[in-house]
This record gives sequence, C-alpha cells and structure tokens, in this order.
Amino acid sequence: MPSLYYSDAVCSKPLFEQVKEKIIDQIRKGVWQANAMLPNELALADMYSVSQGTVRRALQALVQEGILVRHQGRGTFVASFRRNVSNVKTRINWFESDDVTLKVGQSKIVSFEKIAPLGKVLQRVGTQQGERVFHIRRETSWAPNGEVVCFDDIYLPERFYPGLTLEKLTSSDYPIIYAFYQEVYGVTVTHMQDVARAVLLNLEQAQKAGVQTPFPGIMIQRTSHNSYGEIVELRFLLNVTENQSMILSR
Amino acid sequence: MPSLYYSDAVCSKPLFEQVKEKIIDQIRKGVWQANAMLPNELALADMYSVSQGTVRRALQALVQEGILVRHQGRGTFVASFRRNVSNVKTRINWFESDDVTLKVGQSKIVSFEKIAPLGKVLQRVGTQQGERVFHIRRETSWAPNGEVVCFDDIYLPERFYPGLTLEKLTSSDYPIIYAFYQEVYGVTVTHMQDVARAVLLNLEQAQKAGVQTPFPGIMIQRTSHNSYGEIVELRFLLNVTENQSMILSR
DNA sequence: GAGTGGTCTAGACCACGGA
DNA sequence: CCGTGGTCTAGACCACTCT
Repeated sequence: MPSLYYSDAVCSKPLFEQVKEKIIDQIRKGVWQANAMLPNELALADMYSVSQGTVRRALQALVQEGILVRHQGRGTFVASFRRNVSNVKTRINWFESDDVTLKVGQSKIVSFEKIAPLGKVLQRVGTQQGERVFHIRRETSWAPNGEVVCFDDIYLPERFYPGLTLEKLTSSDYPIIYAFYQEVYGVTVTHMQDVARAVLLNLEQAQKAGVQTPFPGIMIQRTSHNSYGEIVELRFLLNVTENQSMILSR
Repeated sequence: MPSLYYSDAVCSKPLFEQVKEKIIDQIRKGVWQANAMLPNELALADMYSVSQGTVRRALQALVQEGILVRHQGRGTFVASFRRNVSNVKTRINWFESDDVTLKVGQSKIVSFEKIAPLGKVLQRVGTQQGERVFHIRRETSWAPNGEVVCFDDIYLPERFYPGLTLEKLTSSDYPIIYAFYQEVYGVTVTHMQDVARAVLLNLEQAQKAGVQTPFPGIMIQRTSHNSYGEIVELRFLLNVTENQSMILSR
C-alpha cells in the first residue's frame, strides 16, 4: 500500500504530524478527557488510515510534550495534573529546600478578591470589555507557621473561572492549583512562560520571611496558556532564597 | 533474520541504547572528533549488526541530547560549540536584554590568576593533591564601557587546562568560552548544573552596574561536567536584572 | 490468556545537498 | 547525478498488566 505522505501533494506536513494534531483536537474537543484511555495503536492506525508505526511516532511525540502518558501493558492515557505533575512542557516549580528532609512546602491562601484589572501588567491577561479578574494571594512556607519563602499573587480572568469563590478553592485538597483549574473548570494549562528578576523585599515581606531589610528575592512573572494560546493565569511568585534555592538544571 | 535483542539474554538493554553508547564511546575516544562526519546509516547498521531503523533511533536520540547534528542530504556530524551552541543539554545563557535592539553582550576579562583552591565552595571542583585552579573574572555589559550586567567568576582545575595563560584566552575570538575549552583543550562540556539565589550587590558591583545600593541580583552557581562526569568548570554568575531579565521558559 | 505498549527488521519512496 | 537523511509501511516477537 503506497503511503499517503507522497500522494497527498496538498498537505506538506508529515503524516505523523497530522495524526498528532488530530489527536490534540480530540482532546481539545473533550472527546478524550483527562485520564481517559485512548484506543490502542492499531485502532488509531485504522481510524487515521496510517500504519501502526506512524501512530506510534505521533503518540511518542505527544508523550514527550507531556500531553499523553503511556504504560506498557495498560494503555495510552490523557495526562492530568493530579496524576502527572509534569503535564506542562515547562517546569512548575523552580525551587527546592536546602534541607533535604523538608519536602513539600505548605501553601496558605491569605486573600481572595474579585477586582477590575489595573496596571500595565494586568493588561497582559487580555480581559474583555468590563471583565474582572480574581486575585488570589498565597504564602508558602516549609513548616506550618514558619517563615514565608514564597509570596504568590495569582490573577485569573473571570471568563475562564465563572463563579469562583474562596470556598471552592479551599473546599478540596489539590496537589497543585493547576489540578484545581483542570478538574473544576476544565482549564488545562499546556504552556507557561516564566520570566525572573531580582527584587528587594518590602518591610512586610521581610518580616514574614524572618529576615532583615534590605533583603533580596527572585520575582518570577508567569503567564500560563491553554492549548488555544489564551492566557488563563497571570502570576507573580516572589521567592526568598533563604532556606531554598532555585534549581535551573541538574 | 531474528533480532539480537531477544536472543541476547545477558544484555538487558535495548539494542538502540547499546548502539548509542558505542557511538558515544567513539566520540570520547576521539575517533570521531568535533565537526567530524559519521558513516551513513547503512554503514553504521552494518558496523553494529543492527537494522537501519535501530541506528536511526540511536542517532536521533543523540541529536536530541545535543551530541550529534544531522542535515538531510549532507550527513551526520559530531556537534561542536562553535557551530552549534545548543551542544549542551542545559541552557548556557538564561538572560536576555529587555531592549530587543541589543543582541549580544560584550564580555571582558578583568582578572586572571592561578591560585590554590580555597573555601568550601571551591572544594567542589575535586582538585587533586596540591593542584591549583585558574581563576578568571569577567564582566559583561550590553554596550562597550556600559553598565555591567553580569559579574562572572570562573574556576578551572589545572589538570584539564595545562599551561593556560591570559594570552591564550584573549588571542583568539571564541563565540562562547565553551568553544575555547573544546578547541584548545579538547574539553567538551556535556552537562551543567545551575543553581540560583538572590543576593545583594556590594558597593563595587553596584558602582560598576550603575545602580544605588542596596540593589538585588541573581547569583547562579554553575558546575560543568564532561562526558565522564568530571567537573571541568565551576562558575559564579552574578546577574543584575536592571536592563535584562531571566528567561526561564517561553 | 488476552490485550497493551516496546523493540526490531526489511524494504520502499521522497526531499535535500553537493559535485 | 549520487549519496545523504526523512518518512512510511507491514509484519514480527517480546515484556508488561490485568482478569
């Protein structure tokens, strides 16, 4: 059987790329939701009229992009934040405690409000006419009531999270906030852009962090996108590198 | 022809992994040096008694790791720093000018000395009995004689760079210092570990950077390894995020 | 045992680059 | 023109997981 790749003069893209896009489309449409199992390789090959090898290549690429997860003997699944934190192409957390015995930091919501987006930076979220944004402020520390190591300001455009309340946020326990977006609002972050700058802590921050001013920190501005490229989260993470450090590569 | 993969009970590793390691060995031994062209796929398949597809898979993995470069119609080549800056798995430069018209920063060597390694941090380089290290201090700015945006302290164990002098360093023009290591001393950095912390600039640094104290910066400690895992470079990069920012992902 | 993904082969045709 | 890598197919066997 001759390959479609050559006969189809109109479509310049390789077949496995086309298969990739078709699979992504199914996920975007919600035909295959988070944690759902996909048909097996031969079934997919039949669906898209390509060979098993071509399907395999498309699937492997999607695994590498963090969109799918495969288990030998079990099947191919749509990745979810709850079961697979490395869903996103880029890293979610850059910081690690210097003390190896401390593993996960405690995150606490200290403020929640619905506001009109202000300032040049907030215009990044591309809100529509009159749309508001939710502003969540969190503080992270390694131990309960310990020194704060991360000040986290999250801005969420209302249209992606209709009816969001503090109760919804705190009612359930989510390993990371991206699992909340995904499971409660069907918002899957597929890509994020992180830009960092050095800053000085203000007095309140220094006090909460248990350090003397002047004290430096690393401010990360994060812009999170869904698979359509829309901005679904704008976030400012101010990290104090007092008992933690930023792991860029290892 | 049955595959060796199943019949060879001793070796549990997949064939393409074994081929990968054999190719890396040839590069380490210097049989194939930087920029050298490898035999074509069928020749390699014959050499290692595997199919063309298996060789292809090994080669593609090595391309992804930045060890090889392939060009359709030309051949497969050993990656070099001069021609291919993305040789290393991890990123070499995290910073970008905020001003898009400025592209590449000017780097200037301000001090060069051979010293006995001191301090806890320098013990990281794992020097041998009585061995010394070269200490190179560089300063980077976007414009000639402009404000310094990066203070760069490089420590090189003597045994990897015998007879290194300031003249050798400045005699030729290298796009990045890793090309110098590779071309002059045959030291190829294959992996680097970067850890960042926020710091305060001292008075001298603030003056050179053209800012008022207190001023924060991002200090990156870099440990660079060759393919045997030996530490061939220890580096401290203090970056001022005044006219530049740290791009973590895009 | 049935079904899944993981590895491997042999062979085909196409696209690109340089002599 | 020839040699290179890039894509694709059809089919084989193995290893893993669950029932």
